[in-house]
Amino acid sequence: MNEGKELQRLLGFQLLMAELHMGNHARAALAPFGITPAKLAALLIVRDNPGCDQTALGQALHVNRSSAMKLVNALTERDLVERQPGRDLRTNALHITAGGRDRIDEMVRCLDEADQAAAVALSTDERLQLMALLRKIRTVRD
Amino acid sequence: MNEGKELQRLLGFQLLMAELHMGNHARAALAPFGITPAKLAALLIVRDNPGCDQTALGQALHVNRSSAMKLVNALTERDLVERQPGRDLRTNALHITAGGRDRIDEMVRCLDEADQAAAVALSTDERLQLMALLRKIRTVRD
DNA sequence: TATTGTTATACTCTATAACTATA
DNA sequence: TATAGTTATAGAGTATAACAATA
Repeated sequence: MNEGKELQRLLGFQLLMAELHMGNHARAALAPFGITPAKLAALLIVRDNPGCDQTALGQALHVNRSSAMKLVNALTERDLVERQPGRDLRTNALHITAGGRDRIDEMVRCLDEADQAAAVALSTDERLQLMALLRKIRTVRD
Repeated sequence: MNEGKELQRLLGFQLLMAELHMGNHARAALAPFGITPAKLAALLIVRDNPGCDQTALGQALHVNRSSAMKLVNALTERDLVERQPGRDLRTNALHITAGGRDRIDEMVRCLDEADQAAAVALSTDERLQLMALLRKIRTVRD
């Protein structure tokens, strides 16, 4: 099958295909933990921003309040995150649980392995270059 | 909000975020045509591989037969693609329609514009470098 | 009035499994 | 037996709109 020169030329398409490739590896690596890459990303953000609220978490992940709530529900059901009283009575302060702390390092280690394996075609330099370029794309405001 | 050093370091996460950014631009640009980036990709593949069947289309897009059929249904409903008799009685030969040919160029032009606009932070060189690295990731077999 | 969390609902995308007709 | 298409169904993931409590 011929991908066609238009698709070859479109950055968005190449990005989508690469994301699919990496995402499949990542999902497979995290499946034994009953968690997805997006949920682990949410857990890491909660750990690194203790006391943050659901709306802020959603903004960091580019999903809305309602979707953020479902992510938090999934993480609390697995005893990885807790909702504690927030800065006012409307707001939840999100915190990683002790159990979450116990398990997060191995999850990250597995994800890291999958990440490296999926991009094994790249040298260390190329990998760093690619990360820098991907970050640079997002410097433009939406 | 602090993304945290683990997320910063994971290629898969940076890829996901960049894909989201580009994808949002692309979806907005194609919305007036009633089509999504994935469907336009399918249409381009059909155009560039006339007579291909649904299973092959699915493989090119990394979705299964059933999902490929739904893509083809959507494209035929919009009179962009036709199912013609294939190499045997089980198989469809997919072809772009005359109407599809009439409309595809403007769709690609709009997608192209959105693609460029979303990655405006990159120089021409950086863009080419990024595309080469993204393609290289996928050279490893799954 | 605006914001936070929540609920209900719906839509898109995708996968699995089973069916049919062909090979 | 294997393959191509199809159908029915289910599961993620996300969005919108409306509501209650609070600011």
